[in-house]
Order: sequence, then C-alpha cells, then structure tokens
Amino acid sequence: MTDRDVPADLGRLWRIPAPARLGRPAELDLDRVVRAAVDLADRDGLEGVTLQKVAQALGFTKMSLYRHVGSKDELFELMADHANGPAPDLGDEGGWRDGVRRWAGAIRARYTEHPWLVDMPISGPPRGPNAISWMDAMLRVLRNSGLDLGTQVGVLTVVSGYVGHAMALTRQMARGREGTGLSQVDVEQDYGRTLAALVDPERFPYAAKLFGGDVFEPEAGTDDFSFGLELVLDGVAAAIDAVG
Amino acid sequence: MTDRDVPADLGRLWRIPAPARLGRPAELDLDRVVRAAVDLADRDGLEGVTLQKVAQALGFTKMSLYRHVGSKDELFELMADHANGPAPDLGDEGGWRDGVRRWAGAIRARYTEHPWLVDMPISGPPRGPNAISWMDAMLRVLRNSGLDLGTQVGVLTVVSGYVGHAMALTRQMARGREGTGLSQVDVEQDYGRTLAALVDPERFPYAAKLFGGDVFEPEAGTDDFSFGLELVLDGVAAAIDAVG
DNA sequence: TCCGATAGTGTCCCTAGGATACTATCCCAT
DNA sequence: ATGGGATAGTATCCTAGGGACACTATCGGA
Repeated sequence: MTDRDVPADLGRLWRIPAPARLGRPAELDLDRVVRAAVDLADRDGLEGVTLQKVAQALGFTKMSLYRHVGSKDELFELMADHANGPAPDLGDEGGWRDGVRRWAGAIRARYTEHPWLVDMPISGPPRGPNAISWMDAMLRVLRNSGLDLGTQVGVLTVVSGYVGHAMALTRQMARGREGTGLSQVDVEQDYGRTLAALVDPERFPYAAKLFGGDVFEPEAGTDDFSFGLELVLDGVAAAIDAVG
Repeated sequence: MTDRDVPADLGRLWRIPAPARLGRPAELDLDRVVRAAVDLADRDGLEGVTLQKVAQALGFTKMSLYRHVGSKDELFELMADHANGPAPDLGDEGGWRDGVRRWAGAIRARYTEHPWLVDMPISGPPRGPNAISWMDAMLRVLRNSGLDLGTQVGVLTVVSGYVGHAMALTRQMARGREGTGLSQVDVEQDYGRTLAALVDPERFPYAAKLFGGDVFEPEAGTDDFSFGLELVLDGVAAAIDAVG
C-alpha cells in the first residue's frame, strides 16, 4: 500500500521524493533533465537525443545525468510520460462516442506536438502517472457504457493502438522525403507510382489494381485518421450493443 | 513501367538482378546476408543484430556486407520483409470476416515466429514484395465486400495496426521480467499490484478502481487478442453495412 | 595476356552508452 | 566552529557499433 519496495525507476517516474536529504544538495533535478531531453527530441527527433547532448544543453557533464536517471531507456520512458502530459478534461457532452473521439483527438494532438513519441520503443503497459491519467480519462468516458472493466481496458488498447499506428504511418510517410520540399500528397503519389512499376499484376492482382489505380493520386483525400477511428468506434458500439 | 530509376534499396528489396555481371563473381549474396541476420535476430533479438556478428556468422568481414546492403537500416527492412514471408493462401471459405480473421491469425503467427518484428522501427507503408503480398491477400479477401479500394486500404491499416500493437503489448509484457521464471499471469499480477500502490484514488478514481479490482489477478483470462480483433471486425462489418 | 570491373579486407575514425574512481560541496552532530 | 560522512558532479577509460576509404585479390572478356 505504501511506497515500500517500489523499484527505483518507478519511484522516479512518479516523482516520489527521496527519503533522506543529506549531503550536498543537487543543482540538477530530474525534471530539468527530462525537459532538456524532450526539447532536444522536439528539435532533432529521438535519434538526436544522446546523453552527451542533453548534458551539454544543461551545462553539465554526461555522467552527471546518471545521478538522476538510471539509464537511457529510463530517460526515454520519462520523456514519453512527460510529453504525453496529463490528459485534459474531456467533459461529459455527447455520450461515450463523442468522449472517445475527443480522447483520440487529444492524444493525437500530443503526438503531433511530439512526433518522436511514435518512434519510442513500446515499453509495455502504461506505468507513468501521465499515462495513467490518459487511462483514467478513457475509463471515465466509458464508465456508463455498460461494459465491464476488462472490456473497457480492451477498448482502450484498441483505440490507443489505432491512434499510435495511424500517427506512425503518417509520420513515416512525411519523413520519407524529408529534405525535399515535397508535400504529403507528392510523397503518396511518388510511393504509388514507384510501386506501380514493381508490382506485377500476375503475381499480385489486387495490389496491382490498387497501385495502378488512382488511390494514391492527388484527390480529395478523405481523412484517413477519422475513417479508421470511426471504424473502431463502430466496433466499440457493437460491443456495447451486445452487452445491452 | 520498367525498372528504370528504381532506387537501389528498392531494387534490392525486390531482388532485381544487377544489369551487368562483370568482374569477380560474388561468393556472398543478399539472401545469405539477410538469412544470417534473421537467424541472429531469432536467437538474440533485434539488439543482437550487429554487422559484426552477421559477418562473423557468415565467415566474412563486417565491411563486406556493405557490398550487398546499403546500410543497417536497409538490412532491417530486408529482414522484415524476409521474416514476414509471402502471405499464405487464405482460401475462400466463409466470407470476408473469416478471411480477415485468417489473415490476422496468419500474420500473428509470423510475429510469434519472429518476435523482434514488433521492435522494428516502422519504416512507412509496405514496400517489399512480401509486404505487398500480405496487402494483396487482404485486398483479395475484401474484394467482394462492396467497399471501395481506398476503404479497403483503410481496413487493412486498422487491422494490421491492431495486430502489430497487440503483439507488441504481449511481447513487452512477457519481456518485462524475462530472466525471472515468472509466467505471463505473474507479470500481469505484479504489474497490477505495483500500480495499485501508486495510483491514488483521489487523483485517478477510475484507474484506481481498475488496479484495486481483480482485473489483473489470475482468472480465466479472456483472449485479449480475439477480443480486440472481433471489435475491429465489428467495425468493418458496420462499414460494409453502411455501403450496402 | 592483360585491362578493368567487381568482391572482399584492413585500418581508421567518430559517436555512443556506461563503469569506476575521483574531487567538490554541503549538512549535521559534536 | 569544525570535521566527518553523505551526496553531487567530474575525469578518464573502455567497449562496441556504424561507416569511410584505400587497398588487394580475383575474375571475364577483348
């Protein structure tokens, strides 16, 4: 029940204050380290984050960071939780479907602010306080849906998985020809055309039809993100109907 | 239409034979390199794949690999396409829903054979021949669904995203306490209990209810994978109904 | 037979994460 | 006030990885 035997990294994630405060007081603190790392990632991407550079940005040496962070992987987890931030208040208007939509939109906005979040190696189920706050927000939205808790977690998994995956795809599309001044539309077009040259209609008839067609040509691109989200929401609706 | 101006890495992905065959013939070839790398990853995970070790496994020097592979990232892409393998024949029994179910099960099996696939940084939309074959298989399954091509691609995105994300979660759960002889159930239980100590009911009432309850206690664990998949399938069904 | 293209090698460099032993600093009890 | 001990930050070193580059070895064709 208490903080006893919480592993050190979890303690830092939750900012549990160290019990003793003896000796020389720290100039640096965890949040400064994490913030510096997040700033770096915002500018240069996840690859751009090295202990060296983080320390440099703070005016300390690389090794001093290890006083506050157990390893680079731990720093990554801290960065992710920081960048996710606490979930916003989603309000109560419109029932569960609107609520989930708002939840998805809100977390999508975070991904947009911090695109490197999608590059983050998935480090298991949510552990940090902010991750938990997003979880809490979703469970709140679903509280009157009639679904049992386990199922609500299942819905959470599917929805957050969808958002993450959709963002990753968008991101990597945009990243492909990064230096070049090509737009998203250009990249998709280029993608479609290049593959059209490679995909043999004998071998892959259906895919060939896709690349041969104009799906990847500039058009009134229906909002892919919304499409997938509404599809998932329809699935949730079915689950709720089934429970009645 | 021809192979002209296909980038070198794509050419290698599709195994387009080099136009000229002058000079000293190669002892090594792309497939041997890729296979060795995949074997290594199967044994030691993605982290265990270094150019050094791949070369060593083949009895060559590290730098010789660069004759066949442009960079480590390219090797990763080649590995992924190789590990995915060509999609199996999914048959025609049972309509689209059974078909998609089989598709998901089949690709899930590949993830199980090559768990490191989920660690692979998402490198954008499918580019390799095997990735295309999975795409083709899904489009084939959906060919009589009444959905237009763009929507079919949307369904593909959602389904494959779901499978990937679900596998990643499962994997990282299992990975958490790897050396320890704990079972999946133990890990989930430990996770739930640890977080129960951290999640304050005032701050996160709904999440606290979750961790305070017995959702993460050993029980007849409903199959999480199937649950999410059926939810997604219900969403697809709704999309198909909407089109009529 | 030898020229030139290609395959594979040896060596070097840079960067990264991290271990370890050190010095500097400050609180607290005497 | 003061010195001992705990803590913060530093200097130095190591290992490993990716990759550049110049080199040698080996073959096919004119």
